Amino acid sequence: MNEAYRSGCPINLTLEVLGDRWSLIVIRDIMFGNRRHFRELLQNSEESIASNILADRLKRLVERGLLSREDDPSHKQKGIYSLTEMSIRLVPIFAEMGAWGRRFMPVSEELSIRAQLLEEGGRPLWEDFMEELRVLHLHAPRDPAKPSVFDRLRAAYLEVVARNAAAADAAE
Amino acid sequence: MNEAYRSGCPINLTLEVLGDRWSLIVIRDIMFGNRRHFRELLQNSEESIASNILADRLKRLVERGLLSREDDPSHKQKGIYSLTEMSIRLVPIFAEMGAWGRRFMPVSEELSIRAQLLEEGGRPLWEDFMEELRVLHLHAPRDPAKPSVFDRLRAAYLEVVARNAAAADAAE
DNA sequence: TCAACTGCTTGCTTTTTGCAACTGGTTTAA
DNA sequence: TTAAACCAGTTGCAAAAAGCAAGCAGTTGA
Repeated sequence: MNEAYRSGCPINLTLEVLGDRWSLIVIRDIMFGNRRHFRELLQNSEESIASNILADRLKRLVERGLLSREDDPSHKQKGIYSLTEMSIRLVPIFAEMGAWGRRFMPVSEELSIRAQLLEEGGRPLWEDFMEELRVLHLHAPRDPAKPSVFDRLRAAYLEVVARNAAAADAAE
Repeated sequence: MNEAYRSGCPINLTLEVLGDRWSLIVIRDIMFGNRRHFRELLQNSEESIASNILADRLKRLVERGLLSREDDPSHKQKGIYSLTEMSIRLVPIFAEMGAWGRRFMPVSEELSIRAQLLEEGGRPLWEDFMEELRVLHLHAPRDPAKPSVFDRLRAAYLEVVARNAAAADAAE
């Protein structure tokens, strides 16, 4: 029982849970990449996370309520990691971090198009996206009339990838 | 020359600069506590940062453009640390982190009243606050008609402190 | 002149990160 | 039926970072 936090400041407490170089990366990949299995997170990792770090982070995030893990009925060894309400509510933080990174850091076009859409869409879009994540991860009922933010983000990303690939081909 | 970032993703790049347990704490204390000297940051630290870590973070943050340092004309040894436009633009991230921490972590009332005001004030308040930080840290011209967000945050904080101290006295 | 204060630095131990190889079990396809 | 590929991690070790306590030279104010 050593739940001794450094202080009761909300910024500090958020940092104590998420303030390392990998936790938010893992959540980002689950949230925006819809990667739900260990191998998916490991092998598609843009930043090349090591397997022991990934295992440790998944464990910690589950312990702290930011992820949940259940067995995949289709495969005895597979586990499915899902977001929780706690991590779904990180969407505004991701959106603000994406906006800040886009403004001040040397981002690549491909990997920042989604951040751009999220920034331009503002809070209403974030709310739609969070509602969608609840459907996907918390088995919440889905409103079939609403177009998917997730699909829009992915379509925009794939479009940039395709355009850049075509431009690269043309340049050869 | 090893500016080899892990990836060009804006979330990742933000994390590579700020994703550790102390950088944002230091910036928070300069931003919300208006601590501008080394000793102020060290001795008033709610989370008890060690002096070598503080020295290292200040150096890194200056190198990366998140802080600037100038000599204090009133004392040959004193340095004054200031925010830059880059760190002033972290206000929305701090506001969202504060809101998240308040919702999901065991925050103390005293240390979260400012986060509450920032959350309730929303983006217009954040903009006012950023403009004020520019006056304070970037020597930007000040609009004398505007009431200070900084003062309002501090007043709210001191009020909670005083109220709780009075309640503690009464309980004895 | 001397105590207190200034921004750090040093030396040391503990903890975390990172790398690479490996494990035991499961599924798939020949 | 059996071998190859896939599954979620583990293990052992080296390197880097964090944390702690003490110390330092220069500066200031009484």
